[in-house]
Amino acid sequence: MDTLASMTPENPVLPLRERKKLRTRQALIDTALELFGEHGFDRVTLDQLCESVEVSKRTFFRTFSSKEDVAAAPTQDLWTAFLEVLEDHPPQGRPLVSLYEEALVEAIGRMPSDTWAQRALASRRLAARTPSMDAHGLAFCNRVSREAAAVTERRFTLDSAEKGTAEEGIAALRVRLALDMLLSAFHQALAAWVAQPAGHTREDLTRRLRAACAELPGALAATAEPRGEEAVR
Amino acid sequence: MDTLASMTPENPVLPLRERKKLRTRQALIDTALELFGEHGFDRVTLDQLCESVEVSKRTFFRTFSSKEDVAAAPTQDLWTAFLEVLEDHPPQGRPLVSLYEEALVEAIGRMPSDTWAQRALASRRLAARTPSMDAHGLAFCNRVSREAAAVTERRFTLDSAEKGTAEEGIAALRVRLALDMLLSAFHQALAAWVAQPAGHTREDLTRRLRAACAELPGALAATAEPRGEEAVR
DNA sequence: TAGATTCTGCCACTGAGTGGCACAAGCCTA
DNA sequence: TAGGCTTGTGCCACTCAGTGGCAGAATCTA
Repeated sequence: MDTLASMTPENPVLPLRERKKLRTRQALIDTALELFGEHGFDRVTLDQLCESVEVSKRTFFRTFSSKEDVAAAPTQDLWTAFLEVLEDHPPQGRPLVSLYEEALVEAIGRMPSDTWAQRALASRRLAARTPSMDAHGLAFCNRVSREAAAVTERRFTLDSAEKGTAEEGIAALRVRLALDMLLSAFHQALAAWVAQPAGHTREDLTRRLRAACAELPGALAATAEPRGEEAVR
Repeated sequence: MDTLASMTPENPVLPLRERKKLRTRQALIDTALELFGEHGFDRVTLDQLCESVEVSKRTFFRTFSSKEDVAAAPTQDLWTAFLEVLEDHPPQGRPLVSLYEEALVEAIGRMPSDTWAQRALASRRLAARTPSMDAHGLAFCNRVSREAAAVTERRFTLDSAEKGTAEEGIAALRVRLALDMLLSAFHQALAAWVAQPAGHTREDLTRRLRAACAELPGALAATAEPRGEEAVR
């Protein structure tokens, strides 16, 4: 075994240098979320953050690509896990969207149990009131969508429901649409999860994700009537 | 009438001051797309751009909120028109997604005929190879989605396909999901449109949008089979 | 044409992000 | 365990996006 405290799930014994790197990385994330959460994202300078962690700004940028990046780490870890799961999943021939849904649920399950939910919550609360963080997160998700589409193409063949119609570009298009549906459902689920007053557990997030995905067919089929007070022109 | 040349569709005679503003705005957009297109987005400084247009940097930031903003203007104009259409549309009780689709088609039709397509093409080509522009565009779309949801809630009531199940939060959720489906379809259509070698007209974009929207049900229903070469573990 | 309003240019400043170089800490082989 | 080798770090100077303030010029109003 190791020295009790300093053990991350996936490194029984990792080269000391690597462990140090991971430790400063984690310290940066935690301190960033704390400082940003208290004073606001753009009222805390990188110099202040770096000073708190006793790290040079140069080192910061070797670990994270931007100021937004450090605060978005929890969500990005989740999506990285999602991609991993998608590679390794022994998947059934079920609807594509459900496949993605299960992969994401599995990825949520892989996050470090208690700490992750708290960090994710702090991160998303911050993103909700910081436009640049929001933009950064969306761009990241978009990249994930592209990569997941590539994985899908490599690991699966598409059987569309009505057979024979699945031509070349159509299949690729459907994959991207299906992925974006999952992303959309997840974002709505996440927003609702963040907004709730208490009980921010992974299980609860999973539950909300499932609920949002279940509404996808309803959303596609829903019809709208104009409100009555409107006069016909 | 007016002096022939200087007439924008929506201002028969607008106060001189306003016209000047619009003219510098347009000059900034055109020059930006030209310079960025030739040398790359981040190899052109704002100072260079401002000097080309003979405008101070201070003035630039009174017209646009960021460097990305000026280059994304064509797409943003489209979405602004989309929101306007959504307000004024005399809509049928058709599926919500179709309603949005028609509104967007109408919005595309409202763009200045020839010039817009060229500008939009240049803008998107640029966005495809400039991460920060991509992020900016996604964030903007997300804001549009929120606003469109608000408009929907104000102007329509939702009749979900299976009656009785449309409760409070569910309706709002479905609206957002439906909107994101449209956004996703549009993004895929736009990407394909930009990628094609020639013939970048509004009509062609509309056609691609319709095709992408038509695939939404197929994307939701599509099933995937794992590729054969994979051994069962 | 005078006076109020609004837009613009200039200037100085903050803060994010980058490149280069010297140094130190972890790593590997004998 | 001492040597060199590799790799991460700190410091410094620099570019560039974006902001605030103020003086002056252009537009609008009467």
